[in-house]
Amino acid sequence: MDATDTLVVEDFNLAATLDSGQVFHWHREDEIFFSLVGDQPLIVSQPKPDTLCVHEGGAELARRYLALDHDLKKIRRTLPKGDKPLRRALKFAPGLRILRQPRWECLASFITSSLKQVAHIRQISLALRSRFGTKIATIHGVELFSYPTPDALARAGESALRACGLGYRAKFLHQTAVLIAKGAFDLDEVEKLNDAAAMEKLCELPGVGPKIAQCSLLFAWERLGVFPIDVWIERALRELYFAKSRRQPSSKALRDFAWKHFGPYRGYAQQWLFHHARTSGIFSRNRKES
DNA sequence: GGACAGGGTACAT
DNA sequence: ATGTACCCTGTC
Repeated sequence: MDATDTLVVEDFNLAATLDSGQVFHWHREDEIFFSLVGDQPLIVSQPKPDTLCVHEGGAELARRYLALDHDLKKIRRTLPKGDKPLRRALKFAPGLRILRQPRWECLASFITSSLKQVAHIRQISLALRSRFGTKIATIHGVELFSYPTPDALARAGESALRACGLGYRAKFLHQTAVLIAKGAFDLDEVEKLNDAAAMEKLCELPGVGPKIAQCSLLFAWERLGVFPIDVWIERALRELYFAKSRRQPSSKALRDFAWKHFGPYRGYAQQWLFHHARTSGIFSRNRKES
């Protein structure tokens, strides 16, 4: 085990960041969070708001993965001034950051996420890892497996993926894995494209539509200007910004609104709004588990 | 128990 | 542009 690194942090909330639906494979034991970043074990805790302890994995890995270099002060200054709902969401979890995840595992996880609850996405993700990934470490009694490579999922076959509870998503994940494994689609090419072109490119993959493409771009390609719209955000936007409208805006109108209203770091705005909507219970009709 | 909905996408009008 | 099927699981 490495010596513990202690970092001074500002505007950072480890628990909120790892529990904001960006990522699905972290484990928690009391105040300690642990998992893999790619195939690197990372163990972290935040005993005080301004202190991040990196128990294993090293400061550099933690800094990069947890995006501690994102300048949240600067980002906040670009947000719309008189936006009360956003202000409230920000106050709820000001230290929620957008991670820099490994690309394939982020994309693949979101392919398995359609019409699923977060708990189930997690279950699927962990099943895929333990069946088709590589065992890297055991931490606090939990075996940690890397996310299976495209090649491993391609070789596993659709029915084996189905057995992990993927349902109709098994075909999508398998087909996408095959395309990448045989070199017919290069995830690295996406890096060279602008946001709109990158999204179109990702949408060529089976099981990848606008929402999943944008989540991947936001959480793994560091495209902080994309604004994924899912059922939660759509509901939140309608209730928070258009409740008094005589006629509800179309989905396209909502997209245009988000694009113009939230500015260049709209991805951060989206994540704060999403986290608040999902965890605070502000929408009464969304029953929250007790 | 059966209905229902859950971080959508693909495919057909 | 809008409607519908898709697989599976937890919940009421």
